[in-house]
Amino acid sequence: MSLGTALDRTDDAILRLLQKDARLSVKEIAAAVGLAPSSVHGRIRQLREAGVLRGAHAEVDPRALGIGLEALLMIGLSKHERDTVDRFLDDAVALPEVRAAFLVTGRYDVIVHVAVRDTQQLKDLALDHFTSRPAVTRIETSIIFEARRRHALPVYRAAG
Amino acid sequence: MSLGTALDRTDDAILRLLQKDARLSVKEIAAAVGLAPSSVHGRIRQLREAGVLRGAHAEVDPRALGIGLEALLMIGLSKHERDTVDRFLDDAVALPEVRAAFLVTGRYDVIVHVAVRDTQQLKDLALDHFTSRPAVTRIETSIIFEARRRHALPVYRAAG
DNA sequence: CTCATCTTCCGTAATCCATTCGGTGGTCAG
DNA sequence: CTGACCACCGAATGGATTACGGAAGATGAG
Repeated sequence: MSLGTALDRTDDAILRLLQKDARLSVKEIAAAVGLAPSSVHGRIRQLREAGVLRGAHAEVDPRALGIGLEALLMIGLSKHERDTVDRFLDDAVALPEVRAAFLVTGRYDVIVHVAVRDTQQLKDLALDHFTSRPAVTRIETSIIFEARRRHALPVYRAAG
Repeated sequence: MSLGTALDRTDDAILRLLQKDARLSVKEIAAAVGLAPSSVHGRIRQLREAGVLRGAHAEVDPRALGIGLEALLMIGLSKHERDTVDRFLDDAVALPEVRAAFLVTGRYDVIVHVAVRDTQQLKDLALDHFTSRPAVTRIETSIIFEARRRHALPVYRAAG
């Protein structure tokens, strides 16, 4: 199940740096971790081939795109069969307004993070694409006042 | 309030491409949007200076880091004063296990997305850093079975 | 209509970087 | 000791990023 090669501390450091800023040059990373650029390049290539490094995504200011409101839709489903749930998640994430969709345990079944222009669009989105679905039993809407993120994941080393 | 320069369709396209893959070369983007590389470079530089493009972050496979479990902690607070809330969010996002923290309306006040090794660590994290806080009135834990993301934000153009 | 001005784009050239390759030292098994 | 293996390094090169000067089109005043 696990990947072929275990990560050492240098790999961890490289991953940490690239999660903070994917535009760092190999040279800069090399200086930070104390290796030659060619060595760092080899490690990054291996991490990519092993599927550990999956890509990079630019971060854009939501307000510059006209996004004035983000919200979490907390949704209960009537049917919990795999097909129903998978289909629901597929359809949700296909909507451009949807940033993320989580299948979860607890009081709700699915939590959907959406980014819209204003409350009007939020209402339309909820009514047209979620409330109207037969599988949906209820929705609670939580408007996001503030969001803070950490881009670097924690590292739990395999061998302790 | 708004930024000095409005975005046109070419800017939208550039931002969309970079959100999908921040490692795209200027040359590739230029070919995709039908401009010369130097022109695309100028636009990207302007977008960066205007604060629209905020940076880029590498995506890493959580399982490669030993992350076996992610969860959403849905938290109610007793006090809703600015200082209490800000402090709570600051402290939450300072924990390495925390990926994101949202201040929201609705049944809960704060929703925290965490990434841990296993249920044991989730229990310790919840009890040591959340349940034990005086401002916290209750916590509901939702384990994430599946997460789907869309890395490109929608664009709502200012002029319609 | 005409001129001035501003904006956007392009082509070119210089610089910088990513990437590859051959070589070296260190480690471990036999 | 000897050989294989592994990670790293340093140099070379191919390609990209980046800066610069000029051309083309849009806009507005006279």
